[in-house]
Amino acid sequence: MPHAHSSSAASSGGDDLGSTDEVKVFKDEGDGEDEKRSSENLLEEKSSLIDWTESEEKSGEPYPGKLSVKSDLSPVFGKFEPHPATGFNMGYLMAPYPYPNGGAHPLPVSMTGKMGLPAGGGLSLFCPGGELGQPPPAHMGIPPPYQLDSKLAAGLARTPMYPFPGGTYPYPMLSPEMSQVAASWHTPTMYPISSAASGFRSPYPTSLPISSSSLSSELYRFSPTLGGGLGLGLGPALVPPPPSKSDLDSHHSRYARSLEKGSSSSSSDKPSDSSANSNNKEQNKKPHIKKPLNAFMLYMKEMRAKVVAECTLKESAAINQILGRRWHSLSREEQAKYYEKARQERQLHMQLYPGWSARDNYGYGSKKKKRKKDRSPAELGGNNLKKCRARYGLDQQSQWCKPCRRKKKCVRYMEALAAASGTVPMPMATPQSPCSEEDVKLEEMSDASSDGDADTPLNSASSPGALSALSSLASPASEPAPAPRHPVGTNPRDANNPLSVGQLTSQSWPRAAPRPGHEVISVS
DNA sequence: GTCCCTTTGAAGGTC
DNA sequence: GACCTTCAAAGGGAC
Repeated sequence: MPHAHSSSAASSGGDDLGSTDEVKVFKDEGDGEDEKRSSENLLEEKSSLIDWTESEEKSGEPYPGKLSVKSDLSPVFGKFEPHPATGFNMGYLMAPYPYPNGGAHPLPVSMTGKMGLPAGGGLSLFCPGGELGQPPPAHMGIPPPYQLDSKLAAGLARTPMYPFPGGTYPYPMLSPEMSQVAASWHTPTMYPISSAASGFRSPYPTSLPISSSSLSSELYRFSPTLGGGLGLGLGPALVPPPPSKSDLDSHHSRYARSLEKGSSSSSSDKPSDSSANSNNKEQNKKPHIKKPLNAFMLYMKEMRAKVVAECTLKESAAINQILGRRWHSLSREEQAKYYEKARQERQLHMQLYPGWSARDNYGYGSKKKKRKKDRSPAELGGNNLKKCRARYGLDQQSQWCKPCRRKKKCVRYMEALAAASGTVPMPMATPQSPCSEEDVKLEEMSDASSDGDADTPLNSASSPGALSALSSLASPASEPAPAPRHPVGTNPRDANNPLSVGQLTSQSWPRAAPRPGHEVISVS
């Protein structure tokens, strides 16, 4: 793999932002090539993802040397084009990050127009099998026997569940046409411009053709003007849709409303005039600059509508659970796209708000924060480690992994090792309508929340029943914990220990159910 | 009206 | 370094 980066990467000052980006889903790399690759170091994999991007940014050609298929230069960022045969691994066929302006500017162009994907295109194909019947990752080369059934097709063809004002998609394509649409919104930044009084310097570099008048609301992280002025597409998180109901309901939107009342732009640092709450005033003195979305958030934002459309579920909590499992079912490349988008968003965020820190937002939802703080340790995940140790009689050195929300070895991993040593067949998902299946499960879990085994590591979250129900979707309760996707000793992230127990991290632990085709774990 | 739920990831803080 | 905590989005549900 060409390493086009190096010291020059520092010029951006933010390339290392992606250093923590990792694709945390390991696929069943059963073919010979992937077996070879499995011996590679995780860091190499990780850096490769970054290299792709950095090379792209520098050369203007996405993933040079990595993907042979060149961008179609579609203005639609991240546009997926279904593979003619499989309709699934289209992710490889598209240059993930063609800059809509055709240039090589690295500023975020993420998530433009994914919502506008045609039915059957791209990510929608995760749906037929759903999280239970996930097709294998594209790179596995297994012809996915998935086709859009009529039900799904109907679901995809239906009117969007969450229509957007003006009939526009929430995420502007930033094609010329859509740029005009976006311009018609003239959406101010979601990160309100700060003033000197705010303690932040002007968030927009003077080089950016941003007029303060266009930045009147925090509802828009970044003004399309930014993208338009630079000829760039903007990420959906950076260019969110016009205010939705939830926007207006959320506490963030409360702030947004206060901004709208108080001013239209650069005076956003003013406290809300209408607010009688001094605390709010204090809070509003400093514009609330939202965190850049991480990869999963970007994915969620993009896929939520689809899941909602395909399922009868409406509760975001349930939807998020589905999305969480779908996220783990994404191929490495698919996830990489979102990690890259997130990296770009962080990069742009850092450029716009050099002084901003995630800490600045701590306590923004003060009540919520206090309430969480007031919770007993048992209610929080923080005590799960102790609970897990107690439950399984682990010594104090024992740690757990991702299912337990902690890293390193845990009882589940030990169980997985034991299972793997006996070449245990992995549970097969039933290829059926995942949504209807999950509807049942999710309904059950809401009823069974009190029956959930709160001490089970996997159930250590705040809704034990819910997690256990979903867990049962992934694998029957009687089944042992899912074995690592990499046979023992072949995990590419095992740098030292052949068994790699101590090396197992959240990155190497698959929470999602094994996909069909992953039936057997063989141990060498 | 407000908060919870639920997910993953990022980041800051604590020990 | 490991762990903990908070926040980011979303919207129905609970209070």
